[in-house]
Amino acid sequence: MSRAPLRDFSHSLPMALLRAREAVMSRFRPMLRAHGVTEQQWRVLRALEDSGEIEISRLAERSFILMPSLSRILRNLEGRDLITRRAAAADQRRVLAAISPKGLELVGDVAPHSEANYAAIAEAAGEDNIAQLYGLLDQVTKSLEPPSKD
Amino acid sequence: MSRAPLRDFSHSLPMALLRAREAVMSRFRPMLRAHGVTEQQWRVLRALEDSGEIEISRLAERSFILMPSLSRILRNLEGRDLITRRAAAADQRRVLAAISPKGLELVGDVAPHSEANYAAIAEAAGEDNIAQLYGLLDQVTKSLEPPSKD
DNA sequence: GCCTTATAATTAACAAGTTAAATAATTCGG
DNA sequence: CCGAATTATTTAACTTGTTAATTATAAGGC
Repeated sequence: MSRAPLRDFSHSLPMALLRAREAVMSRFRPMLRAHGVTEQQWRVLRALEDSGEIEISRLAERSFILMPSLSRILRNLEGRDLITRRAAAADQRRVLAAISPKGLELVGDVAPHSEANYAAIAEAAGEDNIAQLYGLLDQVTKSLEPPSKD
Repeated sequence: MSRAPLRDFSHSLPMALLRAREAVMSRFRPMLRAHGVTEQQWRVLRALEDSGEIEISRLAERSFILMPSLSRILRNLEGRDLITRRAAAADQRRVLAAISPKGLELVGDVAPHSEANYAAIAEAAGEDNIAQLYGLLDQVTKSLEPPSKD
């Protein structure tokens, strides 16, 4: 007899997470695209609106985007005058990013659609299920993250 | 008073799913990299081992990779002699892919490490939590997918 | 004050995600 | 049969993910 096959292919945790994420994002992407931003650009703009002017290392943490990607995204957004960048006075290595008036305007335009999508998703999936899912995701994520670096 | 801010930035479902997925994948990527395959290449090889020779459209569904990406991945894997491709006899439009002996050997080498990682993850996060998470992800995914196309 | 080391950000190089367009083979109506 | 519509795959163009290397500034030891 042959050795036991690997776990059934359709039941891998990364795939299940990917599928769920895609099910959600497929409801957002067309709307974001219609406003001229990608999912990641939107995350950055939202994070900047939320935080105010901020070091880009922290922005990377908050938007969950790696520095090399963020660097390119900021170059793009800066080129479209949706954000500003400047070196920190105290430490010239650090760069501070902030959302611009034009960026704020865009966020204002997109936000209602985003909210409507969230509401539709919550209704389709059930608010309780979503809440429970948040809880589990958070728990599992924390239990898998390295014991922290301090 | 200002309008209610968007949902707290750190609590978006796509971000939570992304974080969880990253927490899991960060335990796999270094091992896969050590064997010379990316996460997606590994998904394709596993799917091919599981299915036998298969149309690449179906392979795309099973591995949850879009056709344009899959096309590039297959070109790469074929170039390394890890898979084979041939046109279907009955319909020359269709392409059939299959894993090669060399590909099978690679899967055989990597599989034990993969299994060990899954076991470690299950232990760290708790088997019950993982099982519950699978269930919820599946449920939410299904409820968000379009009413199906037939 | 130098020289080494550390830190922040960017760039490089390659793989993959996303949408649209192009190619090629098949099916179908007449 | 033949040309229009369909279907399967690939290519194109742009953006992002991933790891490693590079650049620029700051901090520390001597």
